[in-house]
Amino acid sequence: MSYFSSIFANNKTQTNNESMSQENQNHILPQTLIEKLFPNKLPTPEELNEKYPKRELPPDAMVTRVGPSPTGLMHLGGLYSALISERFAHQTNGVFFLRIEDTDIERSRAETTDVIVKSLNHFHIPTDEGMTISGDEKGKYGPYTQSARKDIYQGLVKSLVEKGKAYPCFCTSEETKSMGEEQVKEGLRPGYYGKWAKWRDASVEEIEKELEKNTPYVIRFRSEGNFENKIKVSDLLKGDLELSENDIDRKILTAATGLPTYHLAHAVDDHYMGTTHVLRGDEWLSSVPLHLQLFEALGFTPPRYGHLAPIQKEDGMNEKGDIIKRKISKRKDPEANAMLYEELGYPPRAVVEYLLNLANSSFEDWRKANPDTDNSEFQLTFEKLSRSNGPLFDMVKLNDVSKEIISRMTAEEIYAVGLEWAKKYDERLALEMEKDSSYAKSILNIEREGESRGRKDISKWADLNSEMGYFFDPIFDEIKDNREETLSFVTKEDCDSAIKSFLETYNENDTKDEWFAKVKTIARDLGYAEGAKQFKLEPTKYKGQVGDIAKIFRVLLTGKTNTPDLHSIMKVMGRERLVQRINSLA
RNA sequence: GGCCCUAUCGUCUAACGGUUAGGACGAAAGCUUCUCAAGCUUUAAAUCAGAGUUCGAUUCUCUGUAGGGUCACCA
Repeated sequence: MSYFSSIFANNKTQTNNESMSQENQNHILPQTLIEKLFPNKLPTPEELNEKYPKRELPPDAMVTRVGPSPTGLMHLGGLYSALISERFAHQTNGVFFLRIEDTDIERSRAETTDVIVKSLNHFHIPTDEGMTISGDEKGKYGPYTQSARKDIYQGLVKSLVEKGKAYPCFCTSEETKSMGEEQVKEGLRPGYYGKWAKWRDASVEEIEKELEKNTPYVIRFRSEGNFENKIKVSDLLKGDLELSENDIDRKILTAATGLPTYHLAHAVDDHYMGTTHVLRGDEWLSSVPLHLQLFEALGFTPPRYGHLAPIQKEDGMNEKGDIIKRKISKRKDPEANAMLYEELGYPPRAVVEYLLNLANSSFEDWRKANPDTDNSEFQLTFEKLSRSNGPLFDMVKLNDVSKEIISRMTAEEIYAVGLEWAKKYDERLALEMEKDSSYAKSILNIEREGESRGRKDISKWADLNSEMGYFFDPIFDEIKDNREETLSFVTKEDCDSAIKSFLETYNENDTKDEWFAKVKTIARDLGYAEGAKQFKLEPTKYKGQVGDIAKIFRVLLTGKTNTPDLHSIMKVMGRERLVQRINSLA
């Protein structure tokens, strides 16, 4: 049984539809009244069919889309479903497009559309159709912004009214709201249905009367569903489900703005734009029965649906110690904003690979087996797509993914990308990096070139300052006065004498072994153990161990107690800077 | 409240009805000619509870519990 037929196979539903259709006949409004509701010239469904022909694609190609609202930021969850949709489309030689869903004109800010476009661009999620970075649209199924499709929606809503499948409703929002509260108080299911659907069967006269008074109204869908009936729905991620039919006469159009609600816009757009697979947040799952009704009423074939669990975050615990999860929210959680990761300087690939890992946990194994393959080669599957009720966002894991990626980059690459980031978010560091680019590159090359992979201490470019900043004199100057205190673990005499011997014997051409032998000699001469083991065996015999002597130089040169290999650092700094820093101890 | 979804280490997750319940992140311990970051070697860590079906249940069924979603003139 096909997906579509299974939905409507239920006998009971069938009978209902027939009897309801008759009911619809009785409720078709006179054409003169319909013209009053829709006075403008509108496209008919037939005209639209001609304008937006079926896409010519291989049979198994998927057409997917992402439909964010332009509210000022790109939500991480939106990025997640965009990424998944894009991968499925391109994995099957299909089409992925961007549609701006701005039917809520109160909340939408047109100028923020480019935040969305830039985000998709930043994370390398290529769109085939829709708004581009230059601000133009591409693709033949546009316009791709819903507010520009007003006439299309109105044309179809008009056709629904003409078929008796939609009607005007003059209730105010306050009225519907208090009606809902009353229903809840009475223990009833809230909603505009049954006897609560005041305007469903209103007479022509009543409607005319309100229209004359210029009462604001909306158009509602006349649902023929029965809540007691179940329909079978096959979801790509959640499997086969049984959902109650929708019996609520949902609003599909606001007459005042002329714009539709999500539901109608979804049905209309995804039909005419040829979407085959709708992947969206699972908060839409319970609207599926309505959407299927809408598709049927409009005479469209519905797409396949896949409902993704939202990315969540931990939000405290209950008395029993269960973790309370909640969806990451734009308002409360900075990590919900996809562009935060740009600001912090995570490589876009890191975020993408973290999200791919949430989508298909087998990605991790694939990445291990194919460390150098572009992640677009990874084949996403619906079967593996998480069916959990929403993974918790894990910044620590993201850091690990990111460190791994950066550890495989060359110093040259890190320099280029890191500098670009610093120019935007850390100007002082950028200045230093540019002043002496070869110095900066050799810093970044410490313990990198020639190793199977580089140091794993940078997870994002915001770490760059603490990891390399001290190499640059102006930045070092700000921390150098702390050195004295840090050096208080040795006596002044030992410190001075270590410095003295060091300066006498240091040769920048020494190999690492030669250099370290000299450090050991200094240690021994001052009464420190040459090795940590030795010291551990007879701690009373020594003042300390060779590590303490190395620490003196480390602190003098870098102002820090933890740094990469000292020998490499000295080589990169050069003799002149080294001597200067050692002598600058107050 | 109605309806729907979900339940495996702290987290993300694997396991045709038969595994010693596996991996990754994180944690802990040890190793490493200097401190880190790594790397390597170990360790701790889970099937929500209770019934049922079955020779055998993490897996199937039911009940309970917990969490999530939805029930807008938001998407």
